[in-house]
Amino acid sequence: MELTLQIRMNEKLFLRNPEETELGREILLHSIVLIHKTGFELFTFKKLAEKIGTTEAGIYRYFENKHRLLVYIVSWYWSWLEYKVMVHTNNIKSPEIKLKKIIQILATEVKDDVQTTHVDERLLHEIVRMEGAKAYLTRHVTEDNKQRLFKPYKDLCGTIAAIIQECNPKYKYPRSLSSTIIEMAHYQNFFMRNLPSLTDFGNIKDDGKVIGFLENLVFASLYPLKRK
Amino acid sequence: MELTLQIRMNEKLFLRNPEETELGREILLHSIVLIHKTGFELFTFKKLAEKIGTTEAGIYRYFENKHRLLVYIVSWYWSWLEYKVMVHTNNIKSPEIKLKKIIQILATEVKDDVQTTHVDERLLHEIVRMEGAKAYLTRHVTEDNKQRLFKPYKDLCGTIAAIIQECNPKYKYPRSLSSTIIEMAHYQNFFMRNLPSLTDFGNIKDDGKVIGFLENLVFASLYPLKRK
DNA sequence: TATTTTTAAATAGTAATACTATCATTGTAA
DNA sequence: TTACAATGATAGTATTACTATTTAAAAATA
Repeated sequence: MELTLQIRMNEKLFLRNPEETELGREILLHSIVLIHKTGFELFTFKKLAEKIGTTEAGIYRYFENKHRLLVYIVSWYWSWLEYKVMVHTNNIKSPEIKLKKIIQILATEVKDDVQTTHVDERLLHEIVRMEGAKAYLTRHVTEDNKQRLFKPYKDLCGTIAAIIQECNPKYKYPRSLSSTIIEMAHYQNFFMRNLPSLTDFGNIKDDGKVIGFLENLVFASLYPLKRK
Repeated sequence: MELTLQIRMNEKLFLRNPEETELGREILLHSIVLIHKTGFELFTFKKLAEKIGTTEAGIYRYFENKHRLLVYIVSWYWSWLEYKVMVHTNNIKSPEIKLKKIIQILATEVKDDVQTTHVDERLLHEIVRMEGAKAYLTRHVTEDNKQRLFKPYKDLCGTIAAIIQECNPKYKYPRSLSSTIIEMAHYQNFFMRNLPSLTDFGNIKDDGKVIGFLENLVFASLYPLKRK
């Protein structure tokens, strides 16, 4: 038995569904490789086209522009992560253990997932760490948001917020804490690797350190038995 | 008596010091206005040149490219903020009250500072909120960091970390907590205004909400008297 | 089977961007 | 007076981010 994972993407993200054609899947596969290699600003449709043996116009038939393509692959990542979270927390009763598991998933280096053929999740994780924020840090966030382009991210945030609330129904900031965890899982990792003095982890590239920090942050917030 | 605040910027940030000439000051003044208006991706030296009645080449004499200009104004902001933090915490004994003051400064809407002539701090604050991360989220972070372009940000982070450590010398993550506060002061505000479901603050644009969240986060982390 | 219609690929073209280079002019310091 | 730094004006280039047109292949219909 062979299972493959299909993620249904928001239709506003593309002009022609890239999952449905060979060329489309090539675009997804190699855009991830290329963005990972050059960074988003130096990434162009022309370079991508050359790499996969098609033309610029060919890619424009699938994606309106490179920003939409970024939002597509980043959204794909969040959807995949939500699925992963679901699978790994499904059989866990305790919301605390669920939360720990989630923090671990968020902050840990990813391995390529064999269930998906045309996406390298390890590269994609690194892209999201570096370029993810650029998906929404634009002048057109509001319109993009109206088109529900960020739904996967918001859904994941909501899922985690619900578990936070399970841990402590009286905690006042479940969503903000959730988005803080998600962002910081990426940023602290990025800082550790590139601007280590913004962290306490030196330059040792140890995911465990970030996990320790996030667990401390979250559980201290959720269970503050007394205060000064 | 009239005081003006001069911030000495890293010389690697510019080709010709913009503070020293009329044209240079015009560039700083109007780049802030223009980036605020169009967003960083649509901002070009040509548009800026037209606005201040010079030519593209004129601006290239001051800044190597628009990314350097962004790093310049963002760094200026962090230096200014560090100065502001210094002034407002100087006479405070208690590190806890210092921290609260800092959180308030970080998360509150800024008024234009009359001490500086050619910078509108209110606009700059909004720019940093939206574009600040783009200063370091690039392929060339490492080289930029070697040139010490991010020193003001790192210094501010260090200053706050020191106060955190004063509050609780045993706390293990002063720097990471510090960078978390700084980033989240901006991000939670950005989310509140643009993607409110990532926060618990609705769409009410009330800085106080973000301050409440951050204070809760920080002090819970620093004073966790007991834990599950 | 021939013909039409749809779909996709290839080619070409454009306006704007991100620069670089050159040379003339003006104002200031030696 | 001269020199020299700063600006201004003009031009030019490679690349980017697209659009439009034409051409060819595939699918549907007569």
